[in-house]
Amino acid sequence: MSGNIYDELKERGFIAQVSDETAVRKMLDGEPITFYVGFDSTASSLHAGSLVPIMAMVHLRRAGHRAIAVVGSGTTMVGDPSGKTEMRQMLDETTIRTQGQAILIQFAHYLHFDGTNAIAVDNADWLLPLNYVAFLRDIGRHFSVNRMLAAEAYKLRLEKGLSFIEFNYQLLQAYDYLTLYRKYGCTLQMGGDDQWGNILAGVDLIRRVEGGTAEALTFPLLTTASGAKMGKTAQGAVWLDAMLFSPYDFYQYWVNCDDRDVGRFLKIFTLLPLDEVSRLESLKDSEVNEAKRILAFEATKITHGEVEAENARKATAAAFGGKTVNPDPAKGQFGMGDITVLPTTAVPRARLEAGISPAELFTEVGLTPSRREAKRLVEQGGLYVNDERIDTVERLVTVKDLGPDGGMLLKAGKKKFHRVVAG
RNA sequence: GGGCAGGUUCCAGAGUGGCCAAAUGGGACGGGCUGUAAACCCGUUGCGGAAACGCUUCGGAGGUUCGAAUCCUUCCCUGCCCA
Repeated sequence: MSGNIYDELKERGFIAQVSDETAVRKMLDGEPITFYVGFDSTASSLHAGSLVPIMAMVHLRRAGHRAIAVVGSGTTMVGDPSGKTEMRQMLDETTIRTQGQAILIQFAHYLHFDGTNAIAVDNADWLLPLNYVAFLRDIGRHFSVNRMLAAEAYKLRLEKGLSFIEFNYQLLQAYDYLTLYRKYGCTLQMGGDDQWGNILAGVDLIRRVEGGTAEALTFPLLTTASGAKMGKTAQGAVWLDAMLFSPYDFYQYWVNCDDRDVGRFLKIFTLLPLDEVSRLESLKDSEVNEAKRILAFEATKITHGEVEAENARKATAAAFGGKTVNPDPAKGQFGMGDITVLPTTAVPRARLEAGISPAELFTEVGLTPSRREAKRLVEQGGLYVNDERIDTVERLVTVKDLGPDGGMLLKAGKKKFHRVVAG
């Protein structure tokens, strides 16, 4: 694959648009270049959607190119209106900076920042000290309002309202690119496809100000086959931070993906070789579950490490039953799972002896959001203790439900599990 | 700054003094069928309560009324037109 990284990215589905395909292919397949990707600091953690650029960076880094990860504390203070229906809530500087730092720390899981081949910077460092009038004269004059207003990315906002602060966002991102071009010789910026306009603005700016050539590459904005945004669940984002979204849930997110998404996801979210991916992709019917398990394991391994991935795999095997007698790990089959690695809560023995109402217990361990909801689920037959359906809200959960291993398995619906032990 | 139209439950969007915890659609959730998939069918979808029933919600704060999402005052916010 060496010397052919551009085509590998393309084949894996990382490329939506490129400024000049021939030029970019030549750049990436030749001597090391410097590229950058920017990330918002709107939250203290990245989420599954950010994995697309992260994985692309990993691929390019492996191919020997120099990576710059830019945390956009400066730009986040302004807010990007591209493709958004409304203005984001304004965050204060301290919050944004703190979140930016958290993101950089998280980033170190994927790229080793040695300061030479992989660099982490925050654009607040050069954006915040800018002088307004000087900036308008040096940078602002290169931007055409007419052209900006015509951009597809602002169309929605021209109907619903666009504030001046947001209108400036593109200039700042373009200035970022110019800064990195000057300071590090950065000649490729990558980002989500919604960033196309912003990235091109930087390419233009570099040409106008420096007479230099720089390129743009965007990743497709992935949606699931059912049309949902990648990395979002009904409960919220699929965070990469284990504290916000457990490795077990992360693993589940991938196992639960739509059949139609498995191939695409394997190519983008794992580092498995393409021939292995095409083998997994060709699996039919229930066999695709094998591919999903591998996808889930590999993706979890990259973000949370092998130990956590293994635990999530075991917990899953326990919860969903190990039906395979002679497991073959090479096929994504594993033996009986280890139930103790499921999320567990200890409940005082005395309370279990007295008996706890299911509504109270399920809500306490977080399987249901409220007692009211738990009761509703009981009425609908959606709550189980040790795989036995609870058919009345008066059925108390007691010490008798504890199994030989000293624990019991609570289940809400078919997929949400929680273990309870006496403690 | 002036004129007009708006701010309703996760979203869209009805409701315009009691029949409103609030129509309808989407989403989500549960059950059935399955393969922890899709499609489809049925049901649920503010909180507390075993239940009876109670409590909190319709941009914020006050007020009128036996009773307000609905009327009044004021404030905040958004869009459109004019400047």
